Amino acid sequence: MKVKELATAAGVNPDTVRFYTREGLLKPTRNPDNNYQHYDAEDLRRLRFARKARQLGFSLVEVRQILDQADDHHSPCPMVRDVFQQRLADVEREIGELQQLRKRMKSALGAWEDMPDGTPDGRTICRLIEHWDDKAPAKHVEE
Amino acid sequence: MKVKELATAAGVNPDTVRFYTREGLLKPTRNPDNNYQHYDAEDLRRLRFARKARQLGFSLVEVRQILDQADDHHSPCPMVRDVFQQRLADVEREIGELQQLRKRMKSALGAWEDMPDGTPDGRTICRLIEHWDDKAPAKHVEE
DNA sequence: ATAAAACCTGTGACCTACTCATAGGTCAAA
DNA sequence: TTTGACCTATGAGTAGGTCACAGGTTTTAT
Repeated sequence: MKVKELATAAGVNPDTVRFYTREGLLKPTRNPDNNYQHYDAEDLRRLRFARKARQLGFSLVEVRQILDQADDHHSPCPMVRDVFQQRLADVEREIGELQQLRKRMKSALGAWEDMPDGTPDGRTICRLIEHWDDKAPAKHVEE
Repeated sequence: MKVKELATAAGVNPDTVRFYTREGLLKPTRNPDNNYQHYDAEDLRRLRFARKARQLGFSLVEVRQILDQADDHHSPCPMVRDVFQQRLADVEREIGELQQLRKRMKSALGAWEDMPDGTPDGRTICRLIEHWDDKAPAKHVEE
């Protein structure tokens, strides 16, 4: 398979295939005649695996570690379980933060309906946001 | 106020103050004696406004547009309302996707408890992820 | 046979929203 | 006066790709 064929088969951008190849997730052979990369069914499996893992929230580095461990015939699964647990916790925290945010946004929208737009006078840049009450400490910043 | 004073007053990193200044969100005057930037109360208001808007999901570009419009004595609020509605929709979509993801992660974790780790044999890189059932079409990609 | 379209290559820039590092200048307190 | 804390500008780094560029190759149509 050539780049675009592999990309199409996995439903990704050909540049993503090239990127993953540069990053060492895919290991195609090279055709010395034309210098093209040649991918086989194994690469397709790796690519699909990588996309699934990315959907699950694994980072590219983690995906590469898993693939590398698999190449060395070590079982990556204990590591996968660990990272996966961590990712699940992250997702749940993120959901909580977004729900907080949604709540605040909705209450702000409600409050804003009664407010005029107003032309900024150098003191009230935009009342809508200035009067936003910021009590919730759900920030990413301080982690 | 000097950089660190402003940063402390707003609870941000001094580098963020410098960054916002470079990006045109803050417009300090310069002390010709020592080449230091001088920020006033107006800058503090702008900075606080910017942080609030960022927390609400506005991009830096949008924040700058709002500030620029305010500087030109146009009311930015209709724009703010528009972008805000859009952001709320984004947040709600994102929450939905994450809840889907959490559901899938939890069911995968349950299924994995019964599965052995297994050493990869070149065909099953990691059963845990390969056997992940990927039916949910909640992707960011195709938007 | 040949010309155009569609592919391939590597490299590097771009995106967000900062944060950090570097090298050198300035200022306040001990 | 020296030390430490601050200031300056600039550039690089982060994640995960995506896109652009310039040039080589293969396929398809005429």
